[in-house]
Amino acid sequence: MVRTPLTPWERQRGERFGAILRRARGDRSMVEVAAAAGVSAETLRKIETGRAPTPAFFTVAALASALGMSLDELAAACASGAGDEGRALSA
Amino acid sequence: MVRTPLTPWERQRGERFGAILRRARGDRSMVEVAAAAGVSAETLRKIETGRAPTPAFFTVAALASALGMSLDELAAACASGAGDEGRALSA
DNA sequence: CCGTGCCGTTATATTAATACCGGTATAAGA
DNA sequence: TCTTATACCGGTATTAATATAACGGCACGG
Repeated sequence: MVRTPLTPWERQRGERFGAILRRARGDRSMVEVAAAAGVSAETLRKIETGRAPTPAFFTVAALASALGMSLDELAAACASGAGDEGRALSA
Repeated sequence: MVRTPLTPWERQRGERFGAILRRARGDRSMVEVAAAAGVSAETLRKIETGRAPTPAFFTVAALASALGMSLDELAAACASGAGDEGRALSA
């Protein structure tokens, strides 16, 4: 009953996700993008650094809108590259 | 202070969001779609009924994939119908 | 009539997301 | 040098997401 703790694979996915957002942000400041998306700068920072590996959907949607990105390409980008190889061994 | 409670507007958005997913599910069962997406049926139910108004991004991505929907159109669909006031997203 | 199974719901438990605060470091500018 | 702005980090507080478990409804078959 218990909200399974995030797996290492999920955390790595979060890191890739954050890296993608950081690249997309370019030279714009965190506070500017965060304000444009309507989220706090701390939240954006945690997402970018991978410390919030599974952010809320609408948070991501707002950030993608502020960054001019497609949600589908965003999901595809962080899924590719680790979708199947990193989580094979669990036992 | 911390983690601002969800506004009524956000909850209504969650209800619209869930209704869209429920329509997209059609006559398929909750358990089937949830299993296809890799989430628990209870989670899908809460999202569909609006009791989980701000689901995680990757949860939504998995559900959209299982339902054959685009994330962008999904976000746009639940934004339309309430996006009349200049409203910054949060949470 | 009574199990058996499936589905949706309700209740509970635990983790994680979000926000705020203070502090540190670095670089640019007055 | 001092100030300012940005980014990063740690901790704390509170709410919400998610999973598990238990509950009732509804079919079907014995």
